[in-house]
Amino acid sequence: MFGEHRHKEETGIERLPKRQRQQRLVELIDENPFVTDRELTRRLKVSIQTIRLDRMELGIPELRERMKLMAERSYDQVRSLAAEEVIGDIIDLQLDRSGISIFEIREEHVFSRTQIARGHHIFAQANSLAVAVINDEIALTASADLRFVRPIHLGEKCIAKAYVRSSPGKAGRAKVEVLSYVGEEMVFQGNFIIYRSDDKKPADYGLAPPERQEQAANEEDTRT
Amino acid sequence: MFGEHRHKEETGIERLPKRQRQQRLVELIDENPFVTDRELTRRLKVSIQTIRLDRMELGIPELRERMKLMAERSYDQVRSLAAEEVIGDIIDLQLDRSGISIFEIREEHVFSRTQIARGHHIFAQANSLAVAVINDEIALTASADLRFVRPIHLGEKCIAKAYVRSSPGKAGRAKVEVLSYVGEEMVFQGNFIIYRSDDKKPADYGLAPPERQEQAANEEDTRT
DNA sequence: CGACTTTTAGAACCTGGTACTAACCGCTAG
DNA sequence: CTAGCGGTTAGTACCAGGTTCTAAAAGTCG
Repeated sequence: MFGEHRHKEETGIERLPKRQRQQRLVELIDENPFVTDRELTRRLKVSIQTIRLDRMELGIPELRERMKLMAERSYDQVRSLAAEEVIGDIIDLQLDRSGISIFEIREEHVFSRTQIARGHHIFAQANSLAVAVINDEIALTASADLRFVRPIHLGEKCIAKAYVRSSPGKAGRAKVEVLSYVGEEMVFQGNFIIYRSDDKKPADYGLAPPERQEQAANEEDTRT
Repeated sequence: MFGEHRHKEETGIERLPKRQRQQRLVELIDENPFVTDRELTRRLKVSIQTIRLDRMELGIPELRERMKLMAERSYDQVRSLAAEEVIGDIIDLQLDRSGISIFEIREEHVFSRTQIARGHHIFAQANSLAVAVINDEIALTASADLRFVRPIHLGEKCIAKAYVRSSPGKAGRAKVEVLSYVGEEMVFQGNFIIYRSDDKKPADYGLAPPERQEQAANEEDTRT
């Protein structure tokens, strides 16, 4: 029972027990999703039927299906890029009062050298939330004041909490404070001034002097 | 000769002349890249051979090849998403002095309702440039002060100009001012404080108190 | 009419599989 | 010893969605 494993061990990369082989299979496939069963037989030194049985058991679709899924995913990603209205998942929202969003730092958000999140992603989460929390037709960031308290690393979950500081529905501007945490630790702080439409026109937005506003309005016309 | 076109016209969507059919084919395929030849025969009312000859002539690969290409594209997009080190195209860069980048506002950058660019994209361009202009191993945004002077609209080209304000290579922090323009008009202004590695350690970064730093350092260890 | 382009048809073949049947190997329990 | 079982392998039929090639029919023009 003990002592002797199965098969010979000396030759090194010989056939693995089922469990390990299947794990290796998963690794190989998501390392290179474009691998065919035939190639896998060479890698794992088992028959093509075994490969296929393994895929069945593991619920891994065939190559073509995998490619189709990837293609579809990337296709409606492009289609719905505009649908990504918000960076981070908003998990709580009390309009004109407060909001919470959660954002996981993934590969694409970090500097590859240091694995530290780029500032603009952290800002994007906070900014999205600050805009979302404002209960208005149009809400635009007018200005902001940011402190990146400590670097945020790959894999960390960043939880942003926004609080509307100014009396709601009043002026054309709202103050929103956003604090972002990883666990207990505050990692980012931002004070936003958000322009809100209210009843006023968007032309009231911004800090530009009057003649600029007209220019802007003109440009808007020529562009639409 | 004249008057009579080819075939009967009365029935409406009848077979088109070759040229137009091929154009329609292109439209149909890039409207829905997942369409099979068989489906196309139904759409265009020609035989499957004609469809295939058309694809040949137009250099359009078969369905499976199309899906594969899409999958591959999306795959190495994911792989090289880290390569998108910078938002906007940097067209001029004098390290530790100044830099210019250009960024065109596209569909995916605007609020669909208003066609106005989301603040964080404008920030991302400025932030990327501010970081890029710093001639250091590691450069991280420590804090920033932003003014969104006027809304930026779909299709506008935003040109960001960064100027390093602090004496270069000196302290652990650099001041960078970024001004963004559409044409002559200033649309955004940001003052960044960028943490730079210099000879110091990244642990020196941030405004967190000492015990926080250890925590951060620990986390870094557990994560690598 | 004959020459030419365009369209259609059909058969053979390809890849990368699925689905199913059958056999074999090594081990163990009765 | 033998039957049973998990795991593996082999082989065949079949499929989608094509390619490649040959050949013929249909429409077009001078």
